[in-house]
Amino acid sequence: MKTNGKAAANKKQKKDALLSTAFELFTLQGIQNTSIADIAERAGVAKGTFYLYFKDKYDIRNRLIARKASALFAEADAAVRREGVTGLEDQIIYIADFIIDRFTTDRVLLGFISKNLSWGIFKSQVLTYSEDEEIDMPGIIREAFAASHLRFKDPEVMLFMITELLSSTCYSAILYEEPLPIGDLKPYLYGSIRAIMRSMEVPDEA
Amino acid sequence: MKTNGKAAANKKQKKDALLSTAFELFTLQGIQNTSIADIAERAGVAKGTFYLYFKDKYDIRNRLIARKASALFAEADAAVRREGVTGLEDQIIYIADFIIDRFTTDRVLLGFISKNLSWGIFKSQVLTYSEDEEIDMPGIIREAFAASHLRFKDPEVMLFMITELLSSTCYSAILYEEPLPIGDLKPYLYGSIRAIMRSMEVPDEA
Amino acid sequence: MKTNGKAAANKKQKKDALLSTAFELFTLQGIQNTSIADIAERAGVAKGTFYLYFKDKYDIRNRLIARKASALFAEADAAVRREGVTGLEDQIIYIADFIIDRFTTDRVLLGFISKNLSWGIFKSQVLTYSEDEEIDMPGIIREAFAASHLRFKDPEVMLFMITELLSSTCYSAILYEEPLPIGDLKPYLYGSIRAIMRSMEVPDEA
Amino acid sequence: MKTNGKAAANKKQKKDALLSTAFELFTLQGIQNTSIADIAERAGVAKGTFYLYFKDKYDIRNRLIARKASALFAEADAAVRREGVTGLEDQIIYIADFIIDRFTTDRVLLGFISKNLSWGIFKSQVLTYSEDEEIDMPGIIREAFAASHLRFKDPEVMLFMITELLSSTCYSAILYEEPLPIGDLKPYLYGSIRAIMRSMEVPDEA
DNA sequence: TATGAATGAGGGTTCATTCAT
DNA sequence: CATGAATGAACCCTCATTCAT
Repeated sequence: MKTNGKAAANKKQKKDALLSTAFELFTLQGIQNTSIADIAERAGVAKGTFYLYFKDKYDIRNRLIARKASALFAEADAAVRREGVTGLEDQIIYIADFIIDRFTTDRVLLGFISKNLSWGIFKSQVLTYSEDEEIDMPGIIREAFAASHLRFKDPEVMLFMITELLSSTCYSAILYEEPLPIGDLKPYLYGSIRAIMRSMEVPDEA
Repeated sequence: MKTNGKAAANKKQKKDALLSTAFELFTLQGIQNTSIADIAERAGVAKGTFYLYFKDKYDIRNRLIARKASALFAEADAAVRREGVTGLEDQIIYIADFIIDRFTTDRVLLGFISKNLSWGIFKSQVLTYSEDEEIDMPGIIREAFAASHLRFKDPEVMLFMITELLSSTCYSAILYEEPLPIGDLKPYLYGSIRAIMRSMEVPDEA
Repeated sequence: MKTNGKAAANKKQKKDALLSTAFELFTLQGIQNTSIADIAERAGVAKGTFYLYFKDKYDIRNRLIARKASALFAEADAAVRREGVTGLEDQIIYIADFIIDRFTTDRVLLGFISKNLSWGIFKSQVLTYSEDEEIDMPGIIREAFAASHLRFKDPEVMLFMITELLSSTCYSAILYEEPLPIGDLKPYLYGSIRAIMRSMEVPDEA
Repeated sequence: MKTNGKAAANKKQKKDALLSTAFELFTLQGIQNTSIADIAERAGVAKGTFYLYFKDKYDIRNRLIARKASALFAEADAAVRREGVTGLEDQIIYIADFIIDRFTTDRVLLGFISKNLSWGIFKSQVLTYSEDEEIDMPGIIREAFAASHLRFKDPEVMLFMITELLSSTCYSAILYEEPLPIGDLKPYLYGSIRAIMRSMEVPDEA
């Protein structure tokens, strides 16, 4: 072992402090208006220390997005299981609804990750950022699709389109109530999601 | 006379020079990396002159987005008429295809406006920015819907969802070929668009 | 006549507009934070026009100080006459009190002229600035001293000292209540003024 | 150890360099005409370094005034002791004379602190600025008054008035010889100071 | 590993002044 | 006389990054 347990724990603690402080400041005052000095000071470490853990401000932002997006999906997934929702279509709607509700109550999270939701989940780069994450998003998805009797032409593409539709419309609806408040938009949105799924469904070969 | 013709023309010329230079630099090197000094210098005016016409960098960016988005839609609309495309669904698909093709060949435009496409077209603020624009987007849309025998639950919401789906998916597909190259994504995307439309269609009352 | 009446009146009007606007802005937001553009715009004239009447911001400020200081003294003098205050010492105390009361209710005036009170009244440069003023301060003072049976070693110096003492102490007392609120300072101040006068009094030779 | 000795000494040196350079430039060319860039460059540090030690130009000015005013008084006080001047009235006149003489030979100092002399000595804010100063002005004054058999109604107010009278009159007399050259003004001024003191004296209760 | 003083390029913005109209 | 668009020098201040300790 290269580093003993104590030192490693200390390192992890510093890194976590920087990450959570960065998230706090990014959402509180915007990324542009947050300096590395701000983050370091509030995290209780020296400015130079920041560079021991992250390349720059955008490095830490990307890691945060990946982290938060994964966590959000994991929560939604857990809720689906807990509630015993069955049927792939209903499961997906349930997840969408879960995410929208979370965004509605946590606009700070909405502003931070919604525009990068699918990136945070599907994009391959994410892997680079999630060495320390334990959530296997693609695996979970694959499982869910396998468990269903429904078959789709290209499940990943379908999910990508749904995710993009969900995140970009709810951003505008929640924050600006444009073109409708989120409550009014939901039926149309869920209708559209179901429509997309059905348009990509293929008969079960079994 | 408060402003004679010569001076007014001169002003318009300066403003246009600033706008087109800004677009050039924003797309060439990014907004963050473009300074007002850059814009002014390259436009051949003094730095202070910039502030006679625009509040700041984001003011000029917003005006540019509104301008470019309007122009793109106007072009697409003209093409629909020129080609004599009939049927609202086909018209919308045609416009989507037109826009995607344009984005595919002009990635610089894609990077600049795709994330703000629906904003550039629907949002009310736009009006503030388009004193000098002559395109009446909402009017054109209303007309097209009136001319069709199809009726929709909430046409504006439907268009908003389609626009968001289109712009956010094609950004990823064109620039990163994720989750598929744009050519492969198209059939799914158009299928989804048609599905959304049909899900929001209501029987013609006539 | 070089200028006809109408044009001359127009000029005077513009100049007055600039003067009063400048005073308003100087006192409202400070001289440093007031630009010539501000003054011109709010006065309803073009920026270039400012330079037809004044050399720069400090030119207009000096003219204003002279104007306001003269006017204040003239008012105090008129009040002395109206009230029929007799006796030079009492007259001077009355004037001091009048000025302090004015400063107390009009802190904006205090901030603007108190530090330049004696300059505004005695300094020779003033003459340059008061072509258009009609108040002959030195003349009024000379008269008052002649009318009194008291004689002083050097009346002008005495007045200068009193004016400086008055203006510099009341600035601090009124604005910051340091070292005492103006109400509490008054007895000491008037006592000191009387003490100074008596220390410079010489027996009447008559 | 958070800061080792070497680094601390280096810091103090930089701060002092900035302070003395600022004083030099402020007096040489005026505060308005001195930019922070000027100060930093001439002090041999980078522009950004200025902001490590001072908030802005007015921060450094205030600290300088407090510093210089304190030092001047301390010198005058030392001279009083050295010369063995006795009697509170004579001591104060001696200090006044010392200060005037210093101002006469050092007009640069006059221009810089005279208008803020009492502020520099009495105002409570000063304390904020003088963490690194060792002169306890209020303490020295209290002692001197206690040592005297004279008693005054309100010693601090008296000193405040004397200081204001002294500084505002000598500014005009030294720089512009208005209304009299300082040499000719002195007798009147000292006479006035003594008059003020006597007017505020109360019989010793002992 | 950790620090934090020092850097200095570079950004946005203001504004007195000019001058062609 | 009057205008106001244009100028461009100058300013303040921030901040990512380095490096000696």
